[in-house]
Amino acid sequence: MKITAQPGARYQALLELLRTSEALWNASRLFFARWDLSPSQFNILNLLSEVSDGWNQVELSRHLIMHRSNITGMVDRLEERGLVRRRSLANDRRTNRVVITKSGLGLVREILPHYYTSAEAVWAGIPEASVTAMVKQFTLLRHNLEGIAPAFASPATPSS
Amino acid sequence: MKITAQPGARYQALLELLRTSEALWNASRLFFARWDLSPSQFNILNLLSEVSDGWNQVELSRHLIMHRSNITGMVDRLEERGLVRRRSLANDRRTNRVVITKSGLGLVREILPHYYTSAEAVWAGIPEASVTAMVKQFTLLRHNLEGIAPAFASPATPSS
DNA sequence: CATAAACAGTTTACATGTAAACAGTATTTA
DNA sequence: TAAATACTGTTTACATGTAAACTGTTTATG
Repeated sequence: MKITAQPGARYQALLELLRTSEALWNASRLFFARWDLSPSQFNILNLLSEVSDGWNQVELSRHLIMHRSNITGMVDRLEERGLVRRRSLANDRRTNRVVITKSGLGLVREILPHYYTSAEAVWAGIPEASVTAMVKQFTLLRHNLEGIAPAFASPATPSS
Repeated sequence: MKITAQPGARYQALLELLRTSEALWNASRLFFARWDLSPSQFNILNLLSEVSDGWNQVELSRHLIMHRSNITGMVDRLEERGLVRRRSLANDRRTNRVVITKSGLGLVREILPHYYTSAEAVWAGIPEASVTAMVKQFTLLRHNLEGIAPAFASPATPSS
């Protein structure tokens, strides 16, 4: 079919970005499967491993750029496996703090070195300067996306 | 917490890539919502608009890097809206060809110019040479991912 | 031909994502 | 204090993704 506007290299480049991101996500799914975790589950554990007092679920949803309602089930499944724990608060019965357990912390510490090693390997053959340049361009792309679609493009809190 | 290996810029850069891709996907969801389509639905229509005789569902799943089983429901919903049609074949009763309807083709042709315009706008402020360099690096990243996780990292056919 | 193997699509089960409505709790404000 | 408002987490409905099992059909092979 004939196309009115010219697709051009920039449109193709966006598709390349999406494909690369998908390949990366798929690789990480395989990677974390060794420990019977999904990438999202690891992200939660990793986040919680960095703080001493955990987060409540709204805070988690903000860090993970994910709706509140998803957190419920994900924390449920992690809690069933004893990797995290919901700790209720005396002064606010609406909320609770999700904290990582010793078991969960041990798992994260076991995985992280492998994770970082693999992450470095993914960039093999790409010089440091190029990596830095790409990161700058990613930032600019997200800035442009905000201008185009203010409500959704930015990785801000999905509200409601 | 203390981390054994050094995270470094390259690990952060992978996260930036994932965040950018997510922002792009979210923006495109908002974009296509104007026509009551999901990005995935548009991808199917766009693919089908480029061929005269449609694709069968396995071919679609390969182009869309998506499992066979997902195609069923997506084509169902597009068919209900009269945007595509399943055409059965006399010589092979296992399969059918999914073809775009006049209505579907009209919708794609209405959307595409807007789509390309927006795609160009996303790259505002990034010179052509940088775009080209990024695409090369995306290709290398995917190549590296294949080496690390042969079965999943490549955007090949999800089999089974 | 008859059996085995491969193939296409569907169905099922489940994880994960969006979005909206809801209940319970806390805070603001009139 | 009482009512309105905001906040937190859950539930529901549904789209979309992975994975495996299943049916029916075709092809390969003995």
